[in-house]
Amino acid sequence: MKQFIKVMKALSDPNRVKIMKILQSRPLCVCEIKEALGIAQSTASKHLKLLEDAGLTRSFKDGLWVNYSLADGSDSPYSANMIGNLKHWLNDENEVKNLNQILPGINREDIVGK
Amino acid sequence: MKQFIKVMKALSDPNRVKIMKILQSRPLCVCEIKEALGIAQSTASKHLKLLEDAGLTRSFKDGLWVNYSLADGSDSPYSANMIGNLKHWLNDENEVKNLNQILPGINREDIVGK
DNA sequence: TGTTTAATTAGCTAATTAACTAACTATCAA
DNA sequence: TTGATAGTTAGTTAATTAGCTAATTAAACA
Repeated sequence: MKQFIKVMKALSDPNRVKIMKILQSRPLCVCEIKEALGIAQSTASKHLKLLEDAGLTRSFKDGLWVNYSLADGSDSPYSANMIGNLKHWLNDENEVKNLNQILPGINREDIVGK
Repeated sequence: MKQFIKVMKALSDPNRVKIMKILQSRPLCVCEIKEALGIAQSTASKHLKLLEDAGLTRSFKDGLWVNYSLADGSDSPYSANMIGNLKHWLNDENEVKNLNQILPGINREDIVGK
């Protein structure tokens, strides 16, 4: 039950759902995610931790950067199901379409200062 | 997006998930649900309102009673998916097994007083 | 070694939420 | 039409959470 609740809670915040949607395009570092969503970096980091705890994303360090990507769903049937369904869900939402539009222009190299 | 978030939020509380699980056995009135979960009637009523708003349950009045049952999923693909998957998910959980065990002994006629 | 940069953690605030009791509404039956 | 019963709504409280800024950690490099 706990694992199921974790997945539902993780996906009941719009910003976390948006993170799931942009990670469908490509792996992203925290600073690219904060940039795309327009939130503080620490906030993005917290959201990512929650998603990872729910088995929805995974991360690996690359020097100074931490790259986040979608998990493979091996964590639980609940995460597997949601990762899969979210690939075709919500694509028509304006919030999601806008994100997909700006995403190609967002690059870790271009994100200067803080 | 809003509709999706509603469904996720509705299912991110253990008591509401339990309600979904016991409604798989049969339609229930509010007093039977509060009895099964051991919560105040007003609390059960609020949970049921939330589930219904998310398109996960529906209700109809029968005299003094209000019967709640699972929705048919026509509300959204998200509710449809969750209603369907919850039928085979969580059946091995002790919390759910216990509920299924006591449920046959819970009857609106036997629930005296408040 | 010390500085810069990316991410995380700590600490705070405002908003949301789950629980309860109490008050109210609605239906049925004396 | 009065009383009893089922459910909902109002109001309160304690806990959780999403957001921020500031402080800390960790890696790369001058």
